[in-house]
Amino acid sequence: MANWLLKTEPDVFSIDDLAAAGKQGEPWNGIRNYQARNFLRDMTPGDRVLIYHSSCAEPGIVGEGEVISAPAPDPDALNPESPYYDPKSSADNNRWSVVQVRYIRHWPGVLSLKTLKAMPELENMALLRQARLSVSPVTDAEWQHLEQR
DNA sequence: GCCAACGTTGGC
DNA sequence: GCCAACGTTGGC
Repeated sequence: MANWLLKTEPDVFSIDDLAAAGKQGEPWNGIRNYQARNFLRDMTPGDRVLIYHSSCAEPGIVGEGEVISAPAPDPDALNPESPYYDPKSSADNNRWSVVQVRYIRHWPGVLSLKTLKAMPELENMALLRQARLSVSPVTDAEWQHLEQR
């Protein structure tokens, strides 16, 4: 079992939207970065995910969800109508993947990026090490530090 | 809205 | 295969 962090822009899709989706969850689609996709492909049903709000007033961790499907080809990559359409993908060779994610809970308040940066235990956290990575791994130790915060 | 960081593309 | 140009992410 592994832990991950998923960035989302709350103006586009927030943790409240994920909560509203209920038990059946929501496809985490539109990942168009190879490194992020490779992490997606390592996901297993039951993995825990932190939900992180980016490009907003207070960027940070807002809650928690769960992976509820195995990785699958992302159908949006094949749909010319989709903003996530990728002309270089085909049914035979879809470059992109998607998993289904469901809401678990909000965390109390926003655990802000500023706070995360101030925690020495998180010095090596992938989120902080690498800007612009929308799917990243979280170690058990990191998760614990965050949860106890 | 600016711009740093960094990924991708394409000419050579 | 190199690397300049370009595009995108995301904090501020």
